Amino acid sequence: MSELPVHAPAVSTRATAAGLTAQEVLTAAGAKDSAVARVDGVLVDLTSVVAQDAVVEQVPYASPDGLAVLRHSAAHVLAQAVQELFPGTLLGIGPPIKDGFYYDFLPAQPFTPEDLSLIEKKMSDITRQRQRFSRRVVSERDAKAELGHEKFKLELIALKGSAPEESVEVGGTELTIYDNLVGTETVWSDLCRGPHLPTTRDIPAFKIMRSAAAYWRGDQANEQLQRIYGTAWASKDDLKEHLRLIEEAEKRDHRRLGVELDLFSFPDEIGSGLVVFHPKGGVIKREMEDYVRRRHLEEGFDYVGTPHIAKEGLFHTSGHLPYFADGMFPPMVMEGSDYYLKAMNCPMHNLIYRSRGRSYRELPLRYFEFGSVYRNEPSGVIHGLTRVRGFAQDDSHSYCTKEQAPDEVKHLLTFILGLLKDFGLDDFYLELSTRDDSKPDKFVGTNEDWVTATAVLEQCARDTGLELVPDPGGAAFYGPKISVQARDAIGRTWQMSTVQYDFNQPRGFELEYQAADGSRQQPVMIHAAKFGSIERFIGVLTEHYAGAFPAWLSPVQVVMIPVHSDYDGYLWEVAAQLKASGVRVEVDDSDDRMQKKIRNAQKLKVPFMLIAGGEDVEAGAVSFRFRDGTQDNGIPVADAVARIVEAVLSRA
RNA sequence: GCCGGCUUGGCGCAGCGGUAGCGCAACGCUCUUGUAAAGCGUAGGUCGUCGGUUCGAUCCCGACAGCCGGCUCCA
Repeated sequence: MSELPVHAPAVSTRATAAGLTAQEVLTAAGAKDSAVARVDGVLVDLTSVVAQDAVVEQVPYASPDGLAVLRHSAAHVLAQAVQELFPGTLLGIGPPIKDGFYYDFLPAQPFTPEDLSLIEKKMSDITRQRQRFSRRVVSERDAKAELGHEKFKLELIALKGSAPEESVEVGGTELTIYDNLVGTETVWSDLCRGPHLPTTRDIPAFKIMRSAAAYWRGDQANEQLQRIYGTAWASKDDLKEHLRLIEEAEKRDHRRLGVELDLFSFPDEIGSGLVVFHPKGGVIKREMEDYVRRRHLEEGFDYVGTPHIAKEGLFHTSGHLPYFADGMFPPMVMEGSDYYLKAMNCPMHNLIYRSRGRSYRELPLRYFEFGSVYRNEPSGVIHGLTRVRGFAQDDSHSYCTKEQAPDEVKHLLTFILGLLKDFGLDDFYLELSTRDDSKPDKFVGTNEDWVTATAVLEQCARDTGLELVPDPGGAAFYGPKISVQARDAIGRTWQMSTVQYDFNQPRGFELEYQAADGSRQQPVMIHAAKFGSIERFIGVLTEHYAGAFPAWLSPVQVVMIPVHSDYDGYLWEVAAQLKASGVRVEVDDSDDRMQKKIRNAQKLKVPFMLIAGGEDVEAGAVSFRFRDGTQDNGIPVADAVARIVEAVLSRA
């Protein structure tokens, strides 16, 4: 979003003599505002000496590389501030990230909010001192000696060369340490690849955001460190704009809007991660479901229904219990059997398939339902509607021959993308989740089947023309998957739909069809959730629209407001006409004054307010006020009704 | 699940070792004339739950539950 402002093209020039610094070369070429330089394609400090004839490019602060460097430099200042305030605190890593940076620490005590204010102040002190970042190449041996007390840094040095991913600390062919100099005195040092800004004073704008815990090197089995997040920008204005965007995002948080618009809640008495939809949220849910069900029928799916629980054996047959038991609610015992709440619908659909013999003529056979599933999500991951313990998937399973599989996957992808567009989402990319070959115990099936299935999905994904991002190791235990990631109105991405290619469950359930030659063959099944989960989708839509749903989804489509209570009766008559056309309309005949009624309807983000006073009554008209505050006055009632009905039908 | 923070009427917030206030919403009355807040009054809380410390706990301590921010995980 704000990461890529329009700027003059970066200056690119050549070093005309030996012994010049990148800064000197760029200044001679008239380039100001450089965070670092790119010399022959490599980012280096402005203070580094460049070879004669080297190509030296300016890297502006506001460029992606420039931002990464200034954020990384800010991370260094953070680490320095922490170690000065809390001596003995060990350092983890401190990379730049989207919008900012973080640094991981192992302090004696976790940081308090007061600590964070102190740290931010200390950082300001350090930046004011204009400390110079000075690069020094060290041998591995010297680095180990110098950093002997920093056990995490030692681990990074040991990983150098063996780690597949390069980090901001080590990488490339040599180890470097950056010293912070005041005059000629070194006041602080850190193992770092660089490059950095020339001085701490060159960090244009930063702010400490929050602290949180994080596992060392992202592994739950490792020690937990304290991470401090900050944000940093190329100018104070950029920082202000970033903070404003955060505020905007908070305003459209679906958890907040859920309360304000009376859509849903999460009663403690029911349990964590279990939602109840209130009548207004129920309208949105019903409209969505009705539309999605209709579209499935149009696309050749059969609507089916299955229970919420099943005996243990079913989930053994499907293979879920061995691989997914931790993700399921614990069983309940009845009449000597263990019953599980289902965490997925496929096993039950398989039983419908298996209920009688199947012919190749029936394939592809497509079952669809809003299947309620329950998953034992760890308490710490539950989040509003986007991560719950009980939810409905708009789940389908397509049974087809191997030969039909590519076409069926394509069919599903086309269907899904069209459906998401119908709900106002139109910016997507795809993710291809594949098997992790180093963890064979987490996946079932032969290598050959995995290769085939993955190839089919990859080809279909490429055929959409959308960006395709690999997700190694992200596959389900029974097969690879494509997931559709949608970007919302303010650029955040959400995982929505999934399409999974499954050759394992048909084997486990011994699913068969009789082929044209009379032989019995095994079908493959394609799992597909279009919205992923109804609950998550409602949460995402709420944020996408900031609660201002399009008219067809709005819980209340029209609020009628009399200028004076004398006109209540007239509005009730108009409302009756709207109701007769299927419009969800309310008449505000409360004791509030007109202005207050407008305010109330505006806060509820009702798409149409219809206001009427003496002038309208005389003319047989009503006056529109729209959500954006604009008006359209004196519209004949029949026209007004037609306009509203048209807006709803067009799903605008 | 892990780390930290938080939990006071429906919602948003004060308060703080001597058993609680404000605004909005609700309810009642008086109002109502053209596009974002009329006035007055009334009612509503065993301060998340359980235990401990104390003469006395909403306040201090502990456990549990829930929520929030992250990590890990995921539709």
